[in-house]
Amino acid sequence: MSSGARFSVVTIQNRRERERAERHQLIIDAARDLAEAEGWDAVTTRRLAEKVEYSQPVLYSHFKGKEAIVRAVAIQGCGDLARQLRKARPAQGKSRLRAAAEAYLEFARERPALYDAMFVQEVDIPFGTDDTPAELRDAFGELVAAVEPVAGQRDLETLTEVFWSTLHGIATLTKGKRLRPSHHEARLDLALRALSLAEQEERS
Amino acid sequence: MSSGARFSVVTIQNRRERERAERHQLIIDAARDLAEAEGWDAVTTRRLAEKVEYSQPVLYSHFKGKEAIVRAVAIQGCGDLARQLRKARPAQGKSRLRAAAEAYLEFARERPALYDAMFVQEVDIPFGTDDTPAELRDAFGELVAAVEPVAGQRDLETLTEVFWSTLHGIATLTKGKRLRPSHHEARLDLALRALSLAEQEERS
DNA sequence: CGTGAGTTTCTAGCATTGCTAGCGACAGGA
DNA sequence: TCCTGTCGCTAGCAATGCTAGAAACTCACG
Repeated sequence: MSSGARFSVVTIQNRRERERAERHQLIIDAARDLAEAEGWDAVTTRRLAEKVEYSQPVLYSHFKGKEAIVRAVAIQGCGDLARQLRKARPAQGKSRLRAAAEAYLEFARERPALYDAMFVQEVDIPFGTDDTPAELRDAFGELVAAVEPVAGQRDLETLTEVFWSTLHGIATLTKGKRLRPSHHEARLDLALRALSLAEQEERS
Repeated sequence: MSSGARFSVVTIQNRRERERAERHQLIIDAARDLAEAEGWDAVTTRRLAEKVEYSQPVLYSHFKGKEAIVRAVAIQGCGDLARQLRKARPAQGKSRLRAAAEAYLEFARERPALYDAMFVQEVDIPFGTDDTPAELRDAFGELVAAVEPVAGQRDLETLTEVFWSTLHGIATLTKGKRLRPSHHEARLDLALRALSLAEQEERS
């Protein structure tokens, strides 16, 4: 019976860990939803606790602090972005670079709070190191794949960083109302042509 | 005598207005200095009041709220940026585009808190409208002047927005440790060549 | 069927934040 | 010399992130 008891203990622990993991995800989802609905200023520990129907200290048993919650949201957001970019791959008609650019900017426009957590707020996520979360690597990998056809002789990863920087600049300056909304298409055209044409030049 | 008295009143009011304006600027300078020294999180109304040697409510007699102070810092920061860009104009050797890009990125790197207030935080400054502060127009004008030699057939203002977006993206992603620091030069080379070469292509 | 140990969750509170009401002091005109 | 209006300060409010310590619950054991 001792083995039976031990087994039952283990299984109970499993259940607890599972419930704990579910609650962990519940907190992340609630934080993201609240941020997307009312902005990150509305994401206070009190409102978040109320939304998940637990008291504040429970949040701190899962995350070191509020910033850790934002970080978790950001990392999962990178997974979302990677998926959205991958879905935009098989765009017939337009170039792969353009498809990726449009998908990226649509993500930034449609989910501004999430984008903010991912790339604007100072969340201190390891980016270049070995323990960079897989979600981030996936998202960047999608950008690399989109740039690859136009890279030519140029260093692929560096060119992708330039591509990403341009997209990020357009996304954030647009959100801050610092660019003329009416010229969105024209800007994207110019940016994409610049990045692509340079390659043709280099080949000749 | 009545005219003398009136004159004296006017002059006293002038002095008061002058002192008030000086204190106004004192607050802005203190906020900027504190932010540059310890980051915007350290800029609390209490610390700021202590630094200017007045009580908190004085701040609110000059500005509607903390956000208005940040906005004032940001606008004056645009003046600083415009001056720095203008100073970088007569760069012999390198192209004007490169000189502007390097000056811009140096500004963002050397004065990160100021740059944050100007272009990252949501400060709600009117950008495209008629009452856009002159400092902003000046700064953008400097970028336009730097882009002009390579614009070719392309729309100058739109191309400048793309140029700015790329610089802004590089600046913010670099600050957030999201780009490989070792490849800074290479990124800038690629970006500038892309923006310039496209023009040659178009001319041919 | 209790009972006690161990874990989990909550109540209550701290220090700090942006902001403001309302009092007191002071200068200038009569 | 008093009166008036401006000016700046003290003191306090509500909200924030976070935490200590009490309370409640779970579950193996007698």
